[in-house]
Amino acid sequence: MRLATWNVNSVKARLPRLIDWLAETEPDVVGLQEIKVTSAAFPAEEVEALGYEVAAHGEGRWNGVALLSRVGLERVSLGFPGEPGYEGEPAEAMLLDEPGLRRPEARAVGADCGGVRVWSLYAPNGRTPDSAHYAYKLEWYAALRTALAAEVKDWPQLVAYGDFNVAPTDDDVWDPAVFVHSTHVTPPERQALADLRALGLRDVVPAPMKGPHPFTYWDYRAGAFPKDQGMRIDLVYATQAVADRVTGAYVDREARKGHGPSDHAPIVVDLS
DNA sequence: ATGCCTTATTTCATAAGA
Repeated sequence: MRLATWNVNSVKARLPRLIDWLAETEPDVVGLQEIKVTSAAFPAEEVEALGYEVAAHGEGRWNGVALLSRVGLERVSLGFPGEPGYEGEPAEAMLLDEPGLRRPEARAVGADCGGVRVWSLYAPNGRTPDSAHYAYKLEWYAALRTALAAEVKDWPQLVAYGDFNVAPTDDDVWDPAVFVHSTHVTPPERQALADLRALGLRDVVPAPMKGPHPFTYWDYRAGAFPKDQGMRIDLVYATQAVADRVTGAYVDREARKGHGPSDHAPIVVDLS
């Protein structure tokens, strides 16, 4: 069974590339992040034509996740129990219809696919360490940990993958000095990942196609990709039972090349 | 060449991304 995860940075803008990539790569289960469309506007027909069932959890302009599966798609969960919402910085909260409302965003979708419980996740960015968004990021991780603690008890075969928006170690950013005082590398964020691993989840580190680092994200600006100035922030966390089945895993940097790529590359994981 | 930002939207400017 072949699993994949990919932050596509708009499924509408990426649809031709996504369709080509699915046909070439032939994954059985795909987690998508940042689809940036409502659930209803997801291009399901185009994906279904390739033999996939679709579970889309989108809200429009921002965020949004989906699962594609050609090995079954059952017990779909849109979001997870206790998932917090975001009420914004004070200036943003003033613009809400109902100030104080913390509506969950579309950042998690789970389903049973071919005997594996799969979660496609898109963690909040955090913006800056002193922002309300950063506090929200940590709250979201705490709630995710509680939800996954319950899930792994019911599903020994579980994969939680996607855009975690945290680089686990300094080796996972191209230059640690550049990220001082930035999100994605702070001790509390890294502790949030460690708390997930403490549930028994293993970090399935993919092989890079080129160079020493399995980066999965490169900024669009300043030629970051050809200079390999990247980050490993897309992660595959798997229970031991799934990790024991891994026969290979790689970052598909080919998908980051050429005209109109996402700023993230897909990760592909093969299971026996 | 892998090549110097991209996306969606209350659009020609802005906010967000990481």
